[in-house]
Formats: sequence, C-alpha cells, structure tokens
Amino acid sequence: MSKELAKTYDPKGIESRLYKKWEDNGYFHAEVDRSKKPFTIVMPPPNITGQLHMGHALDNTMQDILIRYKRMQGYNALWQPGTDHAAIATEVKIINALKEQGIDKNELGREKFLEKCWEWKDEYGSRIVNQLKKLGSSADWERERYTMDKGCSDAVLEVFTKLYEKGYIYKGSRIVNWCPACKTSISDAEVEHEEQDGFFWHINYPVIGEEGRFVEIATTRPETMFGDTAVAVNPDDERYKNIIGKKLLLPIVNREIPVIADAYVDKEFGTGCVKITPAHDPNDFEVGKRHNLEEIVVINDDATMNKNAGKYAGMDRYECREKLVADLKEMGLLVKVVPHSHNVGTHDRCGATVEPMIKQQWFVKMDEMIKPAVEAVKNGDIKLLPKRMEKTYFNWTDNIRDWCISRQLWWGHRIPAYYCDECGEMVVAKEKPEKCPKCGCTHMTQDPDTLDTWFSSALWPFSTLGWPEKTEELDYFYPNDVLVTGYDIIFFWVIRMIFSGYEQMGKAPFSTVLFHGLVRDSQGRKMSKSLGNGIDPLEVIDKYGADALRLTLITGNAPGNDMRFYWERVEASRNFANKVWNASRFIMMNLEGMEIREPSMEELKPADKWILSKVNTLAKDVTENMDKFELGIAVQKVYDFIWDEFCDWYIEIAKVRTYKKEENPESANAALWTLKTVLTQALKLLHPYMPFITEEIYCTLHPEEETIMLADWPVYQEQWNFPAEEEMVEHSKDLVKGVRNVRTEMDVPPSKKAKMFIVSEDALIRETFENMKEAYMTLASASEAKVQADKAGIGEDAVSVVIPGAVVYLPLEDLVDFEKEKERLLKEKEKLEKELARSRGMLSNEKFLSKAPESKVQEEKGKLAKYEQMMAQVEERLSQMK
RNA sequence: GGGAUCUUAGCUCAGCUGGGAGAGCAUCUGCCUUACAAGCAGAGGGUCAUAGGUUCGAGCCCUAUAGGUCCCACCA
Repeated sequence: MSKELAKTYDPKGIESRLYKKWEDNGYFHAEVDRSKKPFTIVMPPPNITGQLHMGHALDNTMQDILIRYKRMQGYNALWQPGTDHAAIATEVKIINALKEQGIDKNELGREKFLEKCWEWKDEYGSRIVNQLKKLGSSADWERERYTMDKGCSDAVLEVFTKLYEKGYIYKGSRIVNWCPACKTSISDAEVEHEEQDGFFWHINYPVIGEEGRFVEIATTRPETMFGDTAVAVNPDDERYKNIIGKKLLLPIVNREIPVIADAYVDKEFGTGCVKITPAHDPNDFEVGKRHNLEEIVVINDDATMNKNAGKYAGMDRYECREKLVADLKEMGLLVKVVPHSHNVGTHDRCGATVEPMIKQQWFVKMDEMIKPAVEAVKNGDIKLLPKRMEKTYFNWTDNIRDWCISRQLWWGHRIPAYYCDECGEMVVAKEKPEKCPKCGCTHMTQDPDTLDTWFSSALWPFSTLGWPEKTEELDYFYPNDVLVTGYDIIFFWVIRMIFSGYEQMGKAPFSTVLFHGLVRDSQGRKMSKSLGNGIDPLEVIDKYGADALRLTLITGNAPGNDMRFYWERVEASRNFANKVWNASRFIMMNLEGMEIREPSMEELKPADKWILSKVNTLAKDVTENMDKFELGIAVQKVYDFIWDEFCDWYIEIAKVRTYKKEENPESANAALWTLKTVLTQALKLLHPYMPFITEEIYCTLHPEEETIMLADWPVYQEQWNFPAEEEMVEHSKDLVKGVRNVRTEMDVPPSKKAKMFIVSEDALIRETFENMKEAYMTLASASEAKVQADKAGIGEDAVSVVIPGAVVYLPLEDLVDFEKEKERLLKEKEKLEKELARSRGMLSNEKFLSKAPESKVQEEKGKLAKYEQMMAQVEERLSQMK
C-alpha cells in the first residue's frame, strides 16, 4: 500500500526529515571492514567560522555524488569531514569583532585572546557543518575532525620536529613578504600581484668629489632610499664603466654609498642605474649578499618610517614618499617623474600592499621534499583532472622556493621551539623542556610565532585518520582515493598534501585530484562580500530545494571550468524534480491496489523491452561517465532519459494499456511492472545527484525497503538487451512524430482523430507496425490504423507522411490544404537532396572507400539506401499532386 | 615576460578518442489530452572568432591572427 504523494514536489517538507533518518540510521558511517573495498574522500575542511558559500556547495556536492555512487556500488565509502582553524582568516575576523566591542587584541593579551578564539569556535563551529548537512552531504560526521584538535595538533608537532631534525625545517633571517596590516609574514602563495598605476621617479645622486656630476637612478619607491647602501649598474654598460667604484652621496641622508657592478641590472630598463636597498627588496637583498652590503631597515612593522628616515620618521610610507619627493624637487635633485604601471604585491586576505622585510622566520626546505611530488604526477601515480592542471602544478614545483611557515599570529599551532631565558639556547621539541640542555636554566620560553594554517591542512589526509598513531583506519582508508577541490588552492593545499603524504607516509595521499572551477555571478564576476553579489546556497535550498541546487551546480559545465549562477537554471532543475515527482506519482497511482508480478519475456510488449533496453544502456553509460568523473555528462544522460524517453514516450505508451487493465490484464501487468522497474532503476541512477527526492519516492514505491542509499547500483545485464525492439519503437516514434508534424501544419485539432494508412512494401516493416499499433495510435491521434502493402482504398485527398521504410496516409478530407501539403513535401525533398548529395559524394569518393573503416562505409551505404527510398516516395507523392 | 583557457542558436553553456551541429532559458504557434501549465505538441534560429594547414573527412588535430578571462613571474 503506497502512501499518497503531494501534487507538486515540496522539498521543504521532506529534506530535513530524510536527512535525520539517514544520520540516525548511521548510513553515513564507515567502519574498517576488511571484507569490503574502501573508498575514501577527505573533505577540504571549511573554515570553522565560515559560512557556506557556492564554492562549498559545488565542492561538497561533487564529493557527495562520488561517495553516494561508490557506496551504492558496495564500497566501504568513507567521506571524512572536518573543519579548519584557518589561522589568519579567523584571527582577522575576531580582531575586527573585538574592535567593534572596543577591545584591542594586544591589550587583551595572548591568553585572553585565545580564549575568545575558542569561544568563537564553540559558537560558530557547528554552523557550517549544519549548513553542509542541508545540502545533503553524506559525510561520516561521527568522525568529524578539526585541525586544532588533539590528534591533528599531535600530527603537527610530529611533522615539525621530524622535519627539523632532518634539517628540512630551519630558522633564518630572510627577506619575507610582510603584511603591515596583519603584522605578520606571509608565504609567497599568499601574495597576490596586482597591476597598479604608479610613477618612476628619476633622482640624481651626486658623485662625491666630482662637483656637478650625478648618477640618475629611477625608482618606483623613493621612500626606501634611506635604506640604500649602493647603486648598481651593469658591468657591461659602457655608459657607466668609468663610475664603478666611485662613491655617491645619498641625498638628504648624506651617507656615502658605492657604485657597484652587478649583472642583475638591465641596461635597457630605466636609467640603467639601480638604487640598492637590501632590507626592502628581494632582488636588492640578493645583490646585497653578493656585495656584502649593509642591510638598513627603514620601515617599521606597521609600514611607518623608522628613525633611519630622519625627519620622516613616524610617517606612513606613502606620506613619507610624498614629502620626500617634494623635498628632492626643491633640492633640484628630482630629474623627472614618469608614469609607470607596475605590479604590486598585496596580501590576499586583507589587500594591504606587502612590504618586503628582513625577518627571522621559520622555513621549510623544499628542494628535496618536492621531488616525489613531481615524480608522482609525472608518472601518473597521481592524476590531476582536468589534465591541464598538471601544467599549473609543474609551473609551481619547477620554481619552488622555501616555504615560510611562521606567522606572527596567535591563533594557530604554536611553533614548538623553546629558548633559554639565560643563554638563548634553542630547543625544538614536542613538549616544553624542563631545563636548558646547555646551561641548565629552568626558564624556557616558547617561540611566540604560530604556523601557517596550511601546515596543518597539508597533513589532513592522514592526520584525520589518526596519524601519528598507527590506527586501523589509517591502515585501511589511507591512501584516499579522490580529492575534490577548486583549482585556486592547488598551490596552497594540493601540492603540500602531496609532498607531505610522500614524506610522512611514504605514499601518495590520493590517486586522483578532481578540480572544479569557481561559481560566479550571472555577469561572470567572482562572488564576493565587498561586491555584495554572493548568492547564499541556503537561500537557494530554501526556495527550490537542495536537489535543485545540486543539479544546477553539476550540469552544463566541464571539469575545472568556472560557471555562472542563474536563478533560471535552478528553476529548470526544480522543474525536473517536479517532473520526476509527478511521473512517480502517476505510476504509483496506477499501482495502487494492484498485485504486480514479474511478466515472462513473452508477456513483455516491444515498448516494454525498448525502455528496459534503454535504461540498461543508460546504466552502463552513466557508470562509465562517473568512473571517468564526468559527472555533468552522466546526470545529463539520466535527465534526458527520464524526461525525453521515459516520460514523453514510455509512460504515454503504457498509459493506454494501464487504462484498459480489465480488458487485457497481462498487458497491463507487463506495463505496470515495467513502469515500476524502470522508474526504480532511474531513481537509483539519479540518487547520487538528487538524494532527497529519490529517497522519498523510492521508499514510497518500495515500502519494504529502508533506503535507496544502500540499494545496489544498476549494472548492465544482457537479458535486458533488446536491439530489435529498440528499432521497432524507433520506427513508431518516427511515425508519431511525422503524423504530429503534419497535423500541426494542417491545423488539425488534437481532438479530431483520423484514420491512418501505413503503406510499406517491406513485409517486416508491415509486421512491426501491425504489432505496434497500441503504442502509436493514441500518440498519433489515430482512430484506426491500417497497415498494407499498397495504396488500395486510399483516396487522392489524403495527406502523406514519408518515414523511413513506409509512407503514412491520413485522409483528412476537407481539412487538407494541398498548397501547404505541396510546400511541405518540397521542403522535405530539398532536405533529402542535400543528404543524398552528401552521402553519394562520400560513397563515390575512392579515397573514402579505401581509407575509411569498413563499418563507416557500410553505415553510409545504409543511410543512402534509406534516403533514396524516402526520396522516391516523396517524388511519387509530388507527381500525384500535379 | 611565461603559461593556461575561452571565442558554438538571442542568452548561458555541453559537445568523450576527428565521421550527418546539441541542451536549458528566451522567441513564435497550438493545446487545461484524467502525472505534471514547474506541463504537452510543433516551429524558427548557428559559413562552430578569423586565415591557412593536415586528412577521404575538422567544432574537434597543427600554425598564425584578433578579442576575452585567469594563473605565474624579482625588471628597479
């Protein structure tokens, strides 16, 4: 006894109930089970204080589809979820929130601040998880992890100390990217370069001892001149050969600096003379090292000038620039100002212009560790999809530089290095040493810095499974199978997981990385808070349901490509859900109170066999596509099948028989059984994409079943392969389409049923149409159908429809407009002529015959025969009309 | 400067290893046909950016050009 289904699909009343059922029944949970093959996906951890956005929605929908698919296939499917502390993103957010309350981070102090952070985590930590649940994510929430939980923190300590001992982590004074707004160093990956309009200031530096002689330098950042310790020229530059080794007087500062020769200088660019500021420019830093130049820091951590800037001390760097340039101009040393656009590094989190600074920082040595990561992608152990992402990957690995991992932040994993208060000895250890190993002093102070947030997420594929402990889970579920993520974090995360996996586990963290693009707004812009153009996935779910959102995100875009979000597309997805809903409702109405038994092969009508054959092929195709991660193509095929084949044709054909169940109970039974069977198959294939609606229908259709989630994934079966019946139905479809077409052109109302004569010289075709009457008569609005070998009994006033292998005559009498009819036939003839020309051309081409594969030649011959026959019929018909 | 990618119907995009141009939305025409008007039936609309090349055959492969997008990069 099936339940009543509502008239239109209402996702709201269904989704939360079903999700709760799934979760309560533990369907998402995976336990180590050696009798089953594992399939593992680790969820890219969203920021603990974040809110679900379209990127998350897309990312998690893709993962959920894969995990549900594999689960149905019988894999022990683990989707390992968790959240990220997202060091800097969270800290910035909390600082701002505190600021609104009038609280300053530094006044609050480190401990109190961290308390606030944990409060935030407790308050917002579950929000994003709940939002992911709304999407239908079937992650194993019992295993939810957090990058700063005990286990993950242990993993961080383990890796840090191991790499330190190995010499792969070191502390050094280097020029780093400094964010003056966040007051922390950041890694190269966190710097975004943006083109800005600026100026080239040409400044004269006087040559000492040669009155009136100057060296003209060009700079985009005059305020750094306080830190100049040389001017460099190219050693091969004839213009400046005689000045190398001379001393210059640095204006305003009045300090002597040498002119040096270094090949780094480009003769063609600027004036060919470069001021060298080792403390505030990465290139100058290198030059400085080569020439043993002093490094004079002139800018403070907050981007104001320090005491080395003399009277400009305390000014902001840009204010100083302005004043300085004015002063130089007054002194007559400013030669000219040339507009010049150049790239400026900005911090990807806050947008502040990054200041290169010399700082003591912690680094990870990359040259050795990156090797297996490069090799793995080269030899195919790790596949990147789409393949073009490999280029991006190698571009980074080929130019890799050491990774600056220390951050001057409080929120995160604190660096496990301890310094003796007495002698300054440094100890790197998982736990604070009781006393200094050098002097025995018992006062050890921990390094104040914390680690880059990606340091812990790099370990995510194994830290979540219990590493560094040797757990069963780790042994069973590692390596993961697929990683799904956006191409925008390939450098931040993907590469770092790969080399960490090889370094710590000796194995790749996963075998495939599936990249997706960005979800943009309808104008193609990035969705962002500042633009206010973001679409909240929860709003979409609320209005149209999670299934509609999921379908929208998956269809119509190729892997790795960005997509645009349109409400119209969600609407279309919702419409499809409604279509599925109503088709199911109709089938269940017909099944109401019926005892259905499986029909024998003989009882199945051609149409039944046709749709079984179709759904059978569909299962094969969809499986193939999904195995190739072509999710969009796979679901498109299910969509087309359900709507275009099942609903538009099969249900319409079956209707006729189910309405007449008293007359022919066997036929009705076969139709009902087929309806139920095919719908069941289709629901299963659709389930990974639209989990809620498929579950609701499946459970109503099969009250004896608990869930579709654990149902068997459809597999191709030879007994459902019916090529002959497929062809028969295709013939009938041609007939129906042809008749409908003519009737519309002749303005025959659907209510007007007409007699129909089907004429074919081919006995086999006649037999087909004889057998298929039930299938096409109603659809073609026929009152009666006669199949015959010649035109006996057909009047001259009949309209004809030429279809492959036959001509259909409709005696429409007074309704026939012969002018229209003629026009239509002429159009038909024109089409056929084109096809014939193409086909004949190919078949008379010697080269085609000799070079093309035999199957293609045969195929073409078949087509030609078909066209020729149809042409003959069209011509015959035309000649009669004259 | 290097690289990637895109240019297909009015709009947004599919098109797998080369073999008769597709979808959704929009437009036009008919239909309340007892699952669905969030629907049904029909129609119109594309020299697949341009120019060459390879091939029996190119939206698909190669080269160049134009335009768009993105990533990387230490030219001050």
